[in-house]
Amino acid sequence: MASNKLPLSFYQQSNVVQLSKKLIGKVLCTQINGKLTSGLITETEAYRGYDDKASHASGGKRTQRTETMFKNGGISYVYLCYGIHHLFNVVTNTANKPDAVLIRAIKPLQGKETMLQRRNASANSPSLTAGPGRLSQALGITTANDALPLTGSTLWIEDRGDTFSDDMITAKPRIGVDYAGDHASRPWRFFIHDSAWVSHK
DNA sequence: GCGGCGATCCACT
DNA sequence: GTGGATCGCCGCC
Repeated sequence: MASNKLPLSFYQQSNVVQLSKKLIGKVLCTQINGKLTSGLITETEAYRGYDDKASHASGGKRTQRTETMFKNGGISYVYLCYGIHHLFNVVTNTANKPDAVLIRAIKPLQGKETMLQRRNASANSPSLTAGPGRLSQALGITTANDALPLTGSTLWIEDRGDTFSDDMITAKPRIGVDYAGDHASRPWRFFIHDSAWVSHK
C-alpha cells in the first residue's frame, strides 16, 4: 500500500485545538516488536502549553519531562501516569511552543489479535482501546517510544480518506483535569458523536 | 532526600 | 460508587 503518512507540515500547524479535531478519523499505526497494529482515532484532547493550566507545560514550564513538548511538532510525547499507564500524545506546533494532542481512543483496524494479547483480553470490545492507557497498551506504546518522529517507521499516523464533518464530532470538556480550575471547562475534548469506541460515553 | 500526587484502569461492593 | 495499584516527576524552603 502506498504511504499516506501525514507530513511534518500537518503537525506544525499553530492551532492545536483545530488540529485535535482534524486528527479525528486519521489512523494511528505502530510497528513494535515486529507487530503491525493500527486504529482509527475516535477521541482526542488538546493541551496548549503556554496558556493552559491542564498541560504539563502550563505557562511554558520547562522540565526534564516536558522538554519533549518544546521540540518541533511531529514527534511523540509518551509519559507514565499513575505509575501504571503510558499515555500517548502528538507534539504539535513548532519549537518552543509546547502544544500536544492526547489520543484518548481508537477503533482497532489492523493487528487485532496482537492487541487482544497485549491487553490480555478475549473479545474485541471498546474496553480494548477506548481510553488513553488502554490504547497505548494495545498498540505496544511505552515511554521507550517518547520523542519518536511520527514520520518514521515505528509510530506514525495515516490519512486513509475517512472524513468526519463538524456535526459528527462533539466537543466537550477534557477528562481528569479538575485541578486546572477554570481551564478545566474548556471544550477541548473531541470525539465521534455516534461511535462506541470512545471513553466516558 | 523525600513526600504528595497524577491527562487511568480495574475489581469489588 | 469507591478504593487500590504503583512510580516518576516536581517542588520543598
